[in-house]
Amino acid sequence: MRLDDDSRPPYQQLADSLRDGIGRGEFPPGSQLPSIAELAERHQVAKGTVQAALRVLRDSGLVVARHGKGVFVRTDANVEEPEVSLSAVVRQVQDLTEHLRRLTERVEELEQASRRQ
Amino acid sequence: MRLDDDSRPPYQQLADSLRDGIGRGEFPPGSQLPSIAELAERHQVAKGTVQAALRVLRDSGLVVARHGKGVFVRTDANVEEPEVSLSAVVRQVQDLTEHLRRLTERVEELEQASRRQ
DNA sequence: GTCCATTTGTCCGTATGTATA
DNA sequence: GTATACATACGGACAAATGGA
Repeated sequence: MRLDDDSRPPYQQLADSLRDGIGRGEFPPGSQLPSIAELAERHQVAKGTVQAALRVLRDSGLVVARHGKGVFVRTDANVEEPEVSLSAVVRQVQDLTEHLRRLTERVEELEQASRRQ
Repeated sequence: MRLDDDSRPPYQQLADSLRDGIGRGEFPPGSQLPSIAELAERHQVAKGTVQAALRVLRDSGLVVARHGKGVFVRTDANVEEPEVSLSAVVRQVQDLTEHLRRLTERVEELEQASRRQ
């Protein structure tokens, strides 16, 4: 797996990676994910980062964590449609719009600097 | 305020305390909460613990955090779901996609110009 | 029942990144 | 440029739940 996109925080990249793994059947419904320590070691991140990634998946109902046992893929997990509310999508679109606006400004600055040379 | 119940983790106790404060009007809608550093100092906990407490309130939609500004109690206007149609969101996504495509072309041009030097 | 290894949960202190003013 | 504030990450520590020896 890659965690060097740099476009997004490591914990989100890890969450995506795990979600993909679940979607591809690498971690079938009901199965146990590698332990947090194991995931941290594998991906070369701190345990807290793994926890943050797992929280994303928990919030979307993809996995459940059982104290003292492990983290398990929910049997009714639905990777395709992670039950998102319209308002949640709206928020994401707003965030994307804002990010894109800032990125555009940065590109404009680069273009001006480029022209001055 | 007390954080020594010991029956529940400090971050949950702090979340309860803040929720009560909001409910009692100590932090009215639209007002800004004390900064994370301030709350940590006040309640003698680490900033991470304050973050965890605030995340609870964010997840329940009670507050919103604005990067570089602060954490604010949501107003009813904030809480109420904006009436957005799915088609409107789809249109926004199409706009974003087109914007992103153009921006990508500009970055590619910048990259080529950069290599020519 | 006790001990112990494993695993998640939480907390701390610090550091760095990024947004805002 | 400086200051403030939130966001994220790291590493270490201990608590709590689980299950097997």
